[in-house]
Parts: sequence; C-alpha cells; structure tokens
Amino acid sequence: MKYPIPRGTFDILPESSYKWNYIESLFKDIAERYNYRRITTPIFERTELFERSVGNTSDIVEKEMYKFQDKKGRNFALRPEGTAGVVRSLVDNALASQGSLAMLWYMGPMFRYDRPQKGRYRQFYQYGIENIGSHHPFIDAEVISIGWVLLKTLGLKGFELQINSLGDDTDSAVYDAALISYFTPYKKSLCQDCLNRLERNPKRLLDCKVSTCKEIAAQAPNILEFLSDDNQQHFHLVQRYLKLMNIPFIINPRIVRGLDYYTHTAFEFVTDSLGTQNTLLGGGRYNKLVEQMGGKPMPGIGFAGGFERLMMVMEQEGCSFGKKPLPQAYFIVAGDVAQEPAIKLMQSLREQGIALTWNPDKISFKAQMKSADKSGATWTLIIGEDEVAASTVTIRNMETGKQQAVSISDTDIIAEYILNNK
RNA sequence: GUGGCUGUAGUUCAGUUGGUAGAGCACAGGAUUGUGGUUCCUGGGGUCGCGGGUUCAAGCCCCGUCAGCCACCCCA
Repeated sequence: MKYPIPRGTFDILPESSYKWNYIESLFKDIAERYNYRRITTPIFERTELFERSVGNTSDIVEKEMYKFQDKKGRNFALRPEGTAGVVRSLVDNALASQGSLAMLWYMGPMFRYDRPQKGRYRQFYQYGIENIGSHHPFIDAEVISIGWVLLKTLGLKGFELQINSLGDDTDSAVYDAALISYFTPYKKSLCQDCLNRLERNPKRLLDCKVSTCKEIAAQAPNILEFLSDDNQQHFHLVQRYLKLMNIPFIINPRIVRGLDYYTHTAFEFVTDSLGTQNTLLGGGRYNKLVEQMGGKPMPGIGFAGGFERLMMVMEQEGCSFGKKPLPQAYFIVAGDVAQEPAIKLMQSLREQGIALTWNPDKISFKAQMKSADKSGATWTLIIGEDEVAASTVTIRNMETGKQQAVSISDTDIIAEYILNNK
C-alpha cells in the first residue's frame, strides 16, 4: 500500500457498483414520481454558508468540517450536508417565488471529519429531498412519505418512523428556558458534556446516554407541551395525513436533530440492525433558513439519508439489489483466420445493442470456454476455422448446451437468438 | 478528540515455549486433435501494515506510527 486511501473513505468497486446503481435509480424514480427534479450543487461552498445554516454551535461546524483556502485566500469547506448548498442555489437562482414550490432531489458525496465507525465515514454518500415554499402540513407528510416509500420499496423491514415537533423560535426559546430551570438544580449530577449542553443547546441534553443524566432527563418537560396552538395544530395535521397514507409512526419528543436550522416537524427513520449509528434517514422543517440565507422569507422541509447505511441494512436483511449485470454473449475465437470475421461480427452486434465480450489473451479453446462459462453469459458465439470455411458462426446456449450454425452475414438472426433467448 | 480489540498470500484464516512462513477458497495451466460448469494433477504469488528496539535469532516480545473494527461522542 504505497498510497493508502484516506482514512474513513472507501472505493466502490466494480463488483458491487450495480448495487449502488440500483439504490440510486430507485431513489430517482421515486422522487421523480412525486414530481421532484434533480438539483446538483458544488461539493464545496464558502465556509460561512455552513456556519450560518448548520449552526456555529453544532458539532458539524465546530469540529467536523474539511476547510481550506484557495489561492486567493478565500475560505471554503467541503459540504458536510446538502441542504445549505441547495438553499443557496435556490436563493441565487430564484427557484421558488410566491406560490410556486421548489421540489428538489439530490445525491452526492458529503464530508465530515469524524472518527470512522460502522455506518460512519468521512466521505459518505447521501440522497436527499427538499421542498421549499409551502408551510402546508401535507407537504410535511408528503416529504416523509417519500422516505417511507423508498425504504419500503427497497424491501426493508426493521425500521421505524419517529416524528416530533420542535415548534418555532418562540416555542423553542420558552422550552429552552424551561429545560434550563429544570436541569439547573441537578447540575452536580450531570456529566460534563451535559453541563456544556445546558448552556449552549439544552435540547441536546435530552439525548444524553449517561445513565444518571438519563434518569434526570426522564422527568424533564416535554417539548410538545410548549407548542403554540398553531404549531400544535400543524403537528396534528401532519399526523392525520400520515395516517391517511397508512404510514405508521411513533411520536418521540426527544428527537433533536443535529443541525440548528430545524423548526416544527422533525423526523427520523431508525433501524435496529445497524448498531449505534441507527439513523437511516432524517429531516425536518426549516422555516427560517431561506430568509437566513438572504432569500425572501420562505418555509421549507426536507430530509437526507445515507446510502452506506441503506446498503448495510439491506445486506443484513437479505434484500434484493436487482440483477447483477452480465454479458449477453461471449465470443470464442479459435485460430488466426477467425479473428477478422469475429471482430466484424462483434462490432456489428454491439452496434445492435448486444452486450458481449471476449478475451483475446486466452488461447486454447478450452480456456476460452471456461472463461465464457465464468462470464455468466447465456450465449457463446464460436468462430473457428470450420466456421470461417463455411461462413457461419456457431451459437451455443450455455444453459441447455444446444448449439447451431448460422450464416455469419445474418446478423439480425444472430441478434434475435441472443435478444429473445430462444 | 477518548478508550478497547485487531493488522500474516487476491480472500478467509493457521502459525506451537521467539529459530528467518502454511491451508482452504480464488486465480492460471494441464488431463491426446475445437466445447464450460464436477473430479484429479501442477503452478504463480507474501520485504508477515510501516518504523524503531530487545535478542546470536522475531510473524511471534517492547515502543512508536498508520489503518480497520467496536464503543464514547456525533449523526447519514
């Protein structure tokens, strides 16, 4: 290993790339089915974009960003998540304006300088959805349903949808104050992390895994009791729409997403088969973000999920990844005289859309036959001296063992054999 | 950023009380003239993650380093 791969990154090798293609195209299909269109933004942006959107106190910005300066000293960062760039583009390009929604999907690599672990990488691949321009609770439910349909269509079983509402700024501020006054008397019993959280982001305290903190947090006030009437109503409607769509969920008032821009609805699809990194897909509303990024005030909601985790759970649950791509036909070329007609026929069949291959380095007939077998192709086309003399090609079906000579000039007939598998 | 475990052929691993490496699978070739998937035979491949140290001698011991895994943390 002269040049080891960077820590926390991985290669997607040819033998498994069809699995990635499968999941990617399934996600594309589903998003397009909901009338969402693809948006692709740069994988690096000005550092401030992430600092302002994701939030200065978030771990992502504080310690997980890949930052660099370009030759003119401008500060950039590799994107740690997708929403910031999409919102930036929306503002730049006026993608949503009074009453017209922006309905967008994206996929691509994200970067976070974290310690690698199961289901956690430094360069990882996300797919995501953003719907910007509506505050209608049905949109919340629709966005959630895209995630639901995706996981279901992939064949996953052991996952659960958890939803919560974080309310708006006012609710959130009141709730934070309530948390602070609740936890302050317990200061002596809280862990160091939680003491910090208490000052910077009290909601995170609800998530602590230290048992003493957990016990204290168990009796903490519930966010849902701090929602304004409107926000309460919004949350109820989201639930109602989910029920109409037959999407099961549970309410988890402890969902606190790690990015600061979330408001109102927050949700996660979690699985029990991934160990500790169990979030398959997470998202929520961000009704202040567009304005914060310099656009006109506009509500939005979205989610993002990680491809790696999907793959892992699918492997574990034995889900299908579609068909492994195989050549339709394998060429066996025996003897020098056969080369010229073989190459001509090969080219003509490929132009007709047939996937075929050969290995000019294999010399003996038997070696080529073995290679044909291993390739997985159903058909083998054989051209040797006999065939050249008779101007034919031998077509062999590798499953049945039947074979037949066809005139080498009848490429349509040859193609038909292969395409119709007859 | 912290802690624990691990690091030997392409791969999965073995390697005895320290004496300079082995197996299965995979791969390649062959078992009489142009026919694969079973079987049999043969073969190619490893500076034992990297760098130091102890020792007459280290894959085995010690230190460092890098990487992987798991957990903390955080989240996709």
